[in-house]
Amino acid sequence: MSRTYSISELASEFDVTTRSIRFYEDQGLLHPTRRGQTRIYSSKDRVRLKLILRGKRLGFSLAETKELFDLWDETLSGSEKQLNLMLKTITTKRAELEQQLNDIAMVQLELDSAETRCREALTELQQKKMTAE
Amino acid sequence: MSRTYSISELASEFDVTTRSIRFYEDQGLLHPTRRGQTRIYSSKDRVRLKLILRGKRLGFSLAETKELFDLWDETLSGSEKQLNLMLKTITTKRAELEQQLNDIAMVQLELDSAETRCREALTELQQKKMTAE
DNA sequence: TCGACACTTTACGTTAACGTAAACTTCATT
DNA sequence: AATGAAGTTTACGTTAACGTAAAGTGTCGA
Repeated sequence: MSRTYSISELASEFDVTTRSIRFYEDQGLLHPTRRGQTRIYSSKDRVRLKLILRGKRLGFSLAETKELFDLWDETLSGSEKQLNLMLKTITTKRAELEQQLNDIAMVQLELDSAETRCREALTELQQKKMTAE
Repeated sequence: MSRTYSISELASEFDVTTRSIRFYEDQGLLHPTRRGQTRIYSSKDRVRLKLILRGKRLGFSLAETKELFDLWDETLSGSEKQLNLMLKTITTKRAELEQQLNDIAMVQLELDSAETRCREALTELQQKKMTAE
């Protein structure tokens, strides 16, 4: 029996509100067990939450992430059709990630040239200061 | 004089609606010139639109992108304070991109293992088919 | 000159992802 | 027994990023 977590433990660990965590459950992304009314989160739930937040940082909607979760769950007991659908989805997601890698590379280049430009402007200002004295 | 673009040209090139492009203008991200009422977009406007969409794919809000644009514009005639603020912002954005690179790498690993798992399940199904015949 | 088509403004509607307030219940301490 | 901390449900509010409908303008080819 691996350890469990309370809602506020997870909330503070990942720096989200308890409201958000409950909302994710409401949307079918998490399924914690209960002791009475109180939610109890397993290590698997924790991993799922981590995946949700990672997806968010990459601009995935909750619905998209849910789709992936559902597909994955179905895959465990999957028919051939399910499995092939999963493979197709994986390919699609991979393409999206490639696109994002490209985007990031471009933005990094832009940041580089922006920084250079800034530094040049700064040294130019320093020059003016010097001549003014 | 480099070439100009109509709103629908840009819309179809980047696969967005004209509504979106006008909305970006409304939010202060684009400033096309006019010929009468009609908007005329320059190459610079086109680049800006490209940057907006790239930002979106990376999960930037329009407000964030606008901040960057504004900072950049101010930088051109920038005081020392402005320039240092710009450099700080650049550093922050760089950190965000690093985080996203990490996220993407993690997700790629997960996709890899997911694919492996799928393929294993598929060959297993094939085995069953064979023995059933 | 007459459509037809691309463009325009105005303005209300919509969806996602929560925030926030209200009004409880449980449980551990004092 | 009472207080306080952490949890719960219910439900209405909010913001971002457009969608969409309505009604008008401009201009070009037949």
